[in-house]
Amino acid sequence: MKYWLFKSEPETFGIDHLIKRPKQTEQWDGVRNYQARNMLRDDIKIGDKAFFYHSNCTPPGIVGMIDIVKASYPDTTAFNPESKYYDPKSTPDNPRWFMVDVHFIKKFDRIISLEELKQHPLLENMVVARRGSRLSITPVTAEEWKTIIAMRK
DNA sequence: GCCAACGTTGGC
DNA sequence: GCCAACGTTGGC
Repeated sequence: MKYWLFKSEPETFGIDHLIKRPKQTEQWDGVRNYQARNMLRDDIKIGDKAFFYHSNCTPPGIVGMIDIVKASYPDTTAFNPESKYYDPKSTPDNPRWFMVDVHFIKKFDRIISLEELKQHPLLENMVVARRGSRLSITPVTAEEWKTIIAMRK
């Protein structure tokens, strides 16, 4: 099993939105970056766990935990001209973008802020904490996962 | 709202 | 295939 970090803007789709979804499950759609796409398509499997990270807010940070309940399948928002994620170059026969289904596990009692992540000696190489890190999906090592779990109270 | 960092596009 | 111009992300 692998660990990940999924970024989302709380105004658009935050952890509270996920909690209210049927079965507390939602498609993680709209990823339009090739590096993130490759991870979604090739590496992220059922049973993997991820931190839910709120970006573009004050403060940015980790707010909870999710797991993957359905592995890679074509992102159907790319086929829909009405969608803001529409991409005419992605077709059902030759899909360019992929998504997974994520399921709520828990919301932490507090936000573990980006600043805190950056300050922790065991997390200094964590991808999301690196300068200029813009990837919406990043890998998390088992050690980083354990460290962050221990910080949450 | 600014802007650094980074990804993508397209002319050549 | 290079790289300048442009667009986006997201912390601050």
